[in-house]
Amino acid sequence: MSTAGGRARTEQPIERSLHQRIRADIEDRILSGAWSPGHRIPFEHELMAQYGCARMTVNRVLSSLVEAGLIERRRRAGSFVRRPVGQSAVLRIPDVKAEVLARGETYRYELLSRARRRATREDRGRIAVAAGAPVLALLCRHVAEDRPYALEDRLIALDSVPEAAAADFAAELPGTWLLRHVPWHEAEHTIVAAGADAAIAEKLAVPVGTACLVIERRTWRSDQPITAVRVWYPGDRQKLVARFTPSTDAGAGR
Amino acid sequence: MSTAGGRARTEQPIERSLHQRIRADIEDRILSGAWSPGHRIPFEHELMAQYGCARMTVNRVLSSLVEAGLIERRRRAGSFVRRPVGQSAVLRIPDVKAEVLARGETYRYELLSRARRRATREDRGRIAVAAGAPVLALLCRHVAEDRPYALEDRLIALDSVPEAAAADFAAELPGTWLLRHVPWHEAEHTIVAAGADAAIAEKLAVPVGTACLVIERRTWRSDQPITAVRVWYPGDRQKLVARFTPSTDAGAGR
DNA sequence: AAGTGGTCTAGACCACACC
DNA sequence: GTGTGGTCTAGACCACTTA
Repeated sequence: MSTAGGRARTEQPIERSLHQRIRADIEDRILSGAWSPGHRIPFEHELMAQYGCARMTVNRVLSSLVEAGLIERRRRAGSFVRRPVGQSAVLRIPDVKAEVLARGETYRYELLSRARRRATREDRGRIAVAAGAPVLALLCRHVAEDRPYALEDRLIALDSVPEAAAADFAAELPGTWLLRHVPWHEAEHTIVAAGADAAIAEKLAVPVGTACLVIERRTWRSDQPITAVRVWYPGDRQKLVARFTPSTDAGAGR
Repeated sequence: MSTAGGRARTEQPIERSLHQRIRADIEDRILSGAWSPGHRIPFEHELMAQYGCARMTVNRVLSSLVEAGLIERRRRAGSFVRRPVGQSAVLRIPDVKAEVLARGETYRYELLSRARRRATREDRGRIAVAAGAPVLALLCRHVAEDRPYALEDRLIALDSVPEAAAADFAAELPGTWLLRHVPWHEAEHTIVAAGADAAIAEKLAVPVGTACLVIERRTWRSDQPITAVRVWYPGDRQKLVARFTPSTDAGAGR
């Protein structure tokens, strides 16, 4: 072909380059959940046909998705949507259950309370749902070796995740349940230190005023709020580690 | 050329592909400081000549370095090493001074103590220097509106940063000074909540036992320890925010 | 054996910025 | 204008994996 490079520009003169458009298409389908983890995305030759472009172009897109950690590729098999990693490679938010079990301690989880209600003013400060939208409020306690380990105060937006209303959160950790039902969401963590007030202290079986690490995580999926959770860890027992290399934050790298 | 694709494999049969090798070369030079921020890296045609490869290959490498946030590229001008961003795009470690000034409050900084010594056992637990290696120990207080705001307890490895011995840390924040002298380092943050003990409480002018957010940052440059700093924030006054999108953690993305 | 991804080439046109 | 990066092509060889 003689008009090699100019083609894409000529055909999509609006804004994005072809590979950006392809990447956005695939990324949207993954992040929206249309292609859930494990889904095989089209082969390179299929994408070539679909977008009418060279293999190098789709290959470049798929490679960048690998770097971003969104997909994995296996020869002869194809390219697959990855299961989202813990939360992030950089900030290791502790998976309480896994860590406790890893230390060889017993782990138990208790659902202290569960309430379905229309979002109160305070709820709406934590999770950006519409006024009066239904939410599920959960209070859970993680117990290691029969000692309270962490307290989890969670709201779930039922408009976004209606199936949560019927889930049995006494049997399955809300976090685990949500990860199975709503993979690939965006998250924001806020981390503060606070002294335990009377109510918290009692449930954690620590003195009032004990310094706690409070991690609040709010998650969305394409601008729809999913959940807001506030976890109280007695401070000396839990720490967060975040590690940054200037480059290679996300992915395979080298 | 007839033996198109096989070339790199044939010439570097050991392990890495050509573009990985080129990327590693450039990345090492940036992270080691050989090419400091602002440095213009070779033009694509120069790299082509140097590695004897096609332009597409070096272009791919440079594009990935842009995505990783290591370089920026300007048409007609060239490609340049970027200045490292604050700390990380994901975890916003507060720049105390900037935040205080942004609120329109007065800011002051006090160097409470400065000592040059051979690393003690405790020092070596914080910063992995050799036994007896010289370290600079600083204790600083950040003051907003004449109220103590945060306490900074820092060690600097003088073997790695000998110029620090002569720096005037009463005049310039150690963090700022280090960023100017040692850009592009690897960092690890550990975040815990702790109650202020008597010494800390007195210097922060808060009651003993006040819940504080303690952020410890340790930084290296190619496995050489640079500094270890522990910052105490009275808990209610400071919070950390970390935001993750599953994809596009690092870079330009979209 | 066949089909997938991994990598590379040699060339092309374009946009853009600076001269 | 001139030279940089931005993008794309059409084809190639290879390695690996699975059938």
